[in-house]
Amino acid sequence: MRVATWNVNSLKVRLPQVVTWLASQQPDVLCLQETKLEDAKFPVEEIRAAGYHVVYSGQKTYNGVAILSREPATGVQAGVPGFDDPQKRVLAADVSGMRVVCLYVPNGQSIDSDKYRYKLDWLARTNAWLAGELAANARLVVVGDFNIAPDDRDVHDPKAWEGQVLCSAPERQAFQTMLAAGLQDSFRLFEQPPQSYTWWDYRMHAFRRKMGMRIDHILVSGQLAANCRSCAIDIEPRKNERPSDHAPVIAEIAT
DNA sequence: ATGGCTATGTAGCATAGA
Repeated sequence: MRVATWNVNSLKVRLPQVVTWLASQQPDVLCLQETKLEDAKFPVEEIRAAGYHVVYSGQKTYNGVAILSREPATGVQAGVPGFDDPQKRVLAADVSGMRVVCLYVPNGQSIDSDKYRYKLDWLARTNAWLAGELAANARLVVVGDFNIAPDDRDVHDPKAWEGQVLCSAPERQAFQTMLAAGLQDSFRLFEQPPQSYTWWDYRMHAFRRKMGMRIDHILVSGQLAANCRSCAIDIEPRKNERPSDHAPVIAEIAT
């Protein structure tokens, strides 16, 4: 079972790259973030033609999440129950004997902003819900763009980023709360190359200068962690013409 | 150096991303 996540920064622009990537990597599940499409405009036919079922929750211009899967999804849940958030950032579904949660965590802009406060509140509400999902689903995978670099290894210049958004202590604490609830960062179950990142700024030639951050993650419950065989970042799509600023992450879980 | 780049909505720039 191959489970992947990719912030595509507009599925309209990136659809051809997504279809190409599906063909080359053959994931069983691919979670997308920042589709930036209202549901009526989701490219269902193109995804179906690529061999995947899909469920989605989107809006115009901002946010938007989707779960593509070889097997059809059931038990679809959009948003965190009881949290009336107009921003489309959460989608969960049962796929191939797993509970899959696709997250697009708010960016937070800067630590003195309203958006940062929204981010921390959003994380607290989402974590409370995830604890219940974990209790109800021994086979749980939580993936997406977390907009959190868990520790300094995940940041190209930890000094410059110290205390800044994506790296601040409250954000990292929220990430640790997810782990403490019973999830594991699949990427860190394995030896990894130095300077492993999933996002690079479009500006300043950040990608070729390896100025990135690891903010996209695949978290797995204990039962799935025991069967996880690999987790890797695929930087190839970041080299495309008109790339997303994020690279996909893919994990292999034995079934 | 507080910029740099990309996408969207909409028609010359504002907003957002991270």
